[in-house]
Amino acid sequence: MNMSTQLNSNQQEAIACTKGPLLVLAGAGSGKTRVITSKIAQLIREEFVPESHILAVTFTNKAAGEMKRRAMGMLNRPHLGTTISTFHSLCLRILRREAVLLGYTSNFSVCDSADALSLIKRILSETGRKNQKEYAPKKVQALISAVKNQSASDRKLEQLPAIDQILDQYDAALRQNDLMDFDDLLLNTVAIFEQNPSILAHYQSQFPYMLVDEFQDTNATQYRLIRLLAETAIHICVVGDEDQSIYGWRGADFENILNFPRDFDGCRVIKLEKNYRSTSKILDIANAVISHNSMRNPKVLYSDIHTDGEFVLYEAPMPQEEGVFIAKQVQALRQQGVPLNDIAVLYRANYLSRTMEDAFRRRNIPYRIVGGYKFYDRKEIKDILGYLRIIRNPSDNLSFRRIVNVPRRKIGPATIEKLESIHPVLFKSLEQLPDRFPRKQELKEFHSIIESFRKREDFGPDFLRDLIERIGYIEMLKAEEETLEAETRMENLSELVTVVGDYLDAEENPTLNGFLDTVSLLSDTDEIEDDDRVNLMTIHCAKGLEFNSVFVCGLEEGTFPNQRTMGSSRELEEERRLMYVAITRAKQNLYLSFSRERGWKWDMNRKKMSRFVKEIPLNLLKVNRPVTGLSHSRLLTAAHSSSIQPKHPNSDNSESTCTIQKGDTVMHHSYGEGAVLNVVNGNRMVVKFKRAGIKVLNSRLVQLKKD
DNA sequence: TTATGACGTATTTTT
DNA sequence: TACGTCATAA
Ligand SMILES: Nc1ncnc2c1ncn2[C@@H]1O[C@H](COP(=O)(O)OP(=O)(O)OP(=O)(O)O)[C@@H](O)[C@H]1O
Repeated sequence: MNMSTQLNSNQQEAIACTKGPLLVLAGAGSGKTRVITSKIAQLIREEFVPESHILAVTFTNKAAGEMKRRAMGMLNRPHLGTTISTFHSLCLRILRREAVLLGYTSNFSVCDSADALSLIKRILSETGRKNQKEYAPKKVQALISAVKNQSASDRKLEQLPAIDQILDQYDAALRQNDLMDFDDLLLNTVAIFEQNPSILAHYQSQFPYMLVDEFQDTNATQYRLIRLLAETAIHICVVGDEDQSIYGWRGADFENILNFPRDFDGCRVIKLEKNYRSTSKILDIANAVISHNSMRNPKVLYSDIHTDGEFVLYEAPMPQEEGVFIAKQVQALRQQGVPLNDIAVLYRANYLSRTMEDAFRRRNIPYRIVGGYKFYDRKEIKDILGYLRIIRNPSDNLSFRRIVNVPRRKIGPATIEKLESIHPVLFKSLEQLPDRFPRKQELKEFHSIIESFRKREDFGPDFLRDLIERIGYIEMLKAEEETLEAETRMENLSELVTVVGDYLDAEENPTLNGFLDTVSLLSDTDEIEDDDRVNLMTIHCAKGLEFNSVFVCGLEEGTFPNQRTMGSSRELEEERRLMYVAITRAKQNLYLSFSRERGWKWDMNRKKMSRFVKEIPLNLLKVNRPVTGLSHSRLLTAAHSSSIQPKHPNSDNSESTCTIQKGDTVMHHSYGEGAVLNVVNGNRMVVKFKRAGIKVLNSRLVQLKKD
């Protein structure tokens, strides 16, 4: 047995258990994923289970791909008929066959979050809620999802009483457009199963063996789906760790772990307590942090790896210095022979990657951003996909609105509104245009382009090339962008053509539907990148991964934990779990860093060190400071050597950002003269202008008028 | 009615 | 920086 297939006795026990329900409960790096992978191989090889009878559910497409690759490696097979996928891809596959039962066509499309958001914006403005702050589109979108999954808190429902009405309109619009959002994929599958016992039975018998990874991050709907599918299963195995539950904000509920033994009779519970990933010192740090959570069951996690490593805490005066520190450390690690691939820089939010990128670029250190801004989010890609979607599904008003005037056809909002009154399905209205109608020529031309491609049965690279050619997209790019920008966009389009080619090669019977499905769920960059680069990603993105050396940056109060989570202990504990996940990605070296100031170039704010760092006993970390920052380093030393925080009464921001006070008279370039009524946070102020009335604005926009 | 440019504001995490 | 909104020009 080689290293990559070794199993300890608890793991072996978990794998040997192939009947009935099984819950594997274990901390980070204890080999849960390995248990699932080995179990797939074991079932096929030793128990002669037909490979198609196994269903394994993972959290991301990337994880699914990786698991499949490993299982094929263990079985020494070039192909594997086992379904290994995310809940969403699984449901989409089922719905393509069954959704007609719910009144969708078999060509329904999946609406991504951006499309859904634009629909929500339209509904909000149609109902006159456009500029109401409590109905911020993103908030509404999150709440819609929560309501659909029955995980909305009463407090939030009360805050937005109109949510029911908005939700009705939203769902009605999706239905009319033959669209499903991400939640619908799961909900509609559950609905079909609940309403059609024979269909449920069919899928139950197709998957008598069910395995679920990252179980702590399943939401109520996913759990229902598991219960339905596993009702008659020979074996259902779920693995998870409540300390790694980091998707509560999306409706995930780690209580599912506690409910599982109750809901599945005769459930066995196996715990794995040995960590194979990290040194014992890293686990000490991780445990110190997570032990501050109250909503958890304490558990044992130990490591036999007692080798040394570096555990550094770095205080930077500014984000740029933080970047420089990380870049320098990376270079040092590289000197020591650590591959860049085995190094990760983790952060709470995507925007924090900017300063890191700068630092790496300046020093010519190769890096890659995992997740973040996606290929399929680019304008040109979404435009072309919009065409493909309207070709496949003419009811898709969202895509219609997106592309009907791209490239410019002089068809604006006013014309679209007229179309709407002819037929609620915009594309259909093109077939019923009255004799006199604005832009009739352009509309008919657009219609005939779409129709001509709908008739073609030869979806593939040439189809796509013809489409791009026919709509004049390249000319549009050349005409309206500077050449450099146009250049990259054109490269992206030819990349898309290549993607279609790859899809055609990989698929046995390729269809436009199939391609769009793959694309709409494939959010992470799935390409196997094997060139040696430092990995930059959010902590959420790093779940399930491991690296020799891990940097966690932006460890300030308000950044991590994020400001918005600091009001609720539930959310704060989720932030702490996120910190736990971050720390436990490291095998050997761990570098924590924060900056004493954070913000935008023009709006920097003083920050305190994150409480999560304070929760680590000082003797576990080596504290570093930049030479230039010495004069300002009281914060860190004081924070760590005693519990007393040195107070910086407003002197912090007032001197650097704002010399204007309440009562001053100020000038604004367009509002004119006004009196300052109030100053908030040192940089935002309420001003009563003589002509323009009361405004709230940033202090940098006004000048102090000397009396 | 559409296109364009100035100006304001806002950044959590993702299937 | 980047995006959406608003006012104005064509
Ligand atoms: N019995 C074992 N012997 C040696 N190495 C092991 C063993 N089991 C697992 N490992 C290794 O330990 C590391 C962590 O395993 P794995 O990713 O399966 O853990 P996990 O519990 O899924 O982690 P996480 O909860 O962080 O996702 C991997 O590098 C894996 O190869």
